[in-house]
Amino acid sequence: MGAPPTGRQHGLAPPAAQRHSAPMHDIRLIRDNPQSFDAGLACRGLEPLSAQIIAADAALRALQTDIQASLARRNEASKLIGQAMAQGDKDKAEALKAEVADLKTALPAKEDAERVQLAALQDMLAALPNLPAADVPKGDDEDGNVEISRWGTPRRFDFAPQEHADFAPALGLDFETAAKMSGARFAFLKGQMARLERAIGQFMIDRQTAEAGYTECATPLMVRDEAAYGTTQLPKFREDLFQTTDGRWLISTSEMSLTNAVREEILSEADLPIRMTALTPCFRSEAGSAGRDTRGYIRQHQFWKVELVSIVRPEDSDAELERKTRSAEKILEALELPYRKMLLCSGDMGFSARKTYDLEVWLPGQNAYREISSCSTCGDFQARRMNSRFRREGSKSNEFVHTLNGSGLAVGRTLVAILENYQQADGSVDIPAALLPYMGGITKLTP
RNA sequence: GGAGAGUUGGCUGAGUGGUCGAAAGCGUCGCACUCGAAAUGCGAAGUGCCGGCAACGGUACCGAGGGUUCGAAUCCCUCACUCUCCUCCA
Repeated sequence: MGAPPTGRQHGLAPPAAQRHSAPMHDIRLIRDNPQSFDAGLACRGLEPLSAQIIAADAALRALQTDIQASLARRNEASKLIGQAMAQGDKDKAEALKAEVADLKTALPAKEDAERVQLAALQDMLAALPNLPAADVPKGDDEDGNVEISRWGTPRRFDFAPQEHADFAPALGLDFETAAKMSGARFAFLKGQMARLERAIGQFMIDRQTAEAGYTECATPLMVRDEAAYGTTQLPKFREDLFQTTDGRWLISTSEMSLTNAVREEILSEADLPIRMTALTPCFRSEAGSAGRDTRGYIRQHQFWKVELVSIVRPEDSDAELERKTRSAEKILEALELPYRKMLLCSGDMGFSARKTYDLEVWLPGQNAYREISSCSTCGDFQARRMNSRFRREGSKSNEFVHTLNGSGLAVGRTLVAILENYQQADGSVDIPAALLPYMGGITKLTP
């Protein structure tokens, strides 16, 4: 017990940043278009960095050139030594050995300098988020998001609708029992409530596999450093994750385990698109959100989610984002939950996203729309980190794939939405018609 | 948990400390033959980085990281992973 939770001491791989030299931004693009790179950063609310990056890159290349010249001479001399030995010219061989020895004494310092410079450049790049797509609205925060559409009409209540946190405990959503054993941000579901949550998950994954063409997957819930790095939970957001005693990370979303299925892979074009879905628990420390949504079931350390991941050719990723978002929308429509579709502005998007739609479900108890799904295209951003490529028909060279992810949907928040939208004056909750086949005869949650 | 065997290019799979970026086969591409295709024959072809307008040259890469050596795919160490057997377990 109590061993420090670092991977190294437990025999796991060293931190991914040390193992992977794959850049997350294409340095050549930055070199060629520094102004547009800085413009992209500005959209993210970041200071221009291209000058600094280009300087670091130039310094690195100067070091590399110097080192390569030394190595070239060493290799040349080594070959000559071999020849001299073969001819029995010992004096010549010894002279050459002395020359190589001189080169070698100078090399380590140069190589150290190169390593330092490379690490500096990579740290700089690894900390930078993906750049927004051209059609992403500019904005600093959620106020800059653009509403694209609304579906459904919020129900008219002939009584004052309550927040789920107020009436759901009577129906089996028990926070106090969970708190006894686990603390805040956990819930203990009982009876009909547990059944309803399970029904929601089953229903959603059935729809995504049967109708939207996603392949059902059951994935590990713990991953290593490299995987967390690949989908960009590392290195920047390590405080958002739970870590096991042997140094692995609990997934905060099955985006981590699904997307990393293609890490280090060279796919053939015929394999694409790959569409995967999984119903898994997700674990989040919620380190940065102390005090927010502390009441109710909206923001938990542990929740179920159906995730939708796509691996596609670059030219297909825009269309795939629309398709994926639609797959999520259909769940809300099937459950007859009113929602709106938001296009996130540059400042509100996640780290790895190029473009994101959020679906926000209507919560009458809160009198507000709340996020229930987030669908993003990451372009090649994650693929670069994972080194996930594909080979086109008849082509010899490999290209990075594009990756997309989205929730279809978050189960816990869907439960909340059903509770609040289907609540009745007597404190009961009707079951949406689409879920009845999954409810084992239960048609209503009753106190 | 214990013992052993492995990790080489798009894939399968050889590989002696220097002539190994690496045999061979498959697959890919080009050409020939063909009305066309198949079969056959001949030929081409790894990736990143650096320099160069380019031709091209240099450098690194044989799981990862160190080490030995004038020189490492090859020898040594550490780690990760895969497989087989034993043990244990839902």
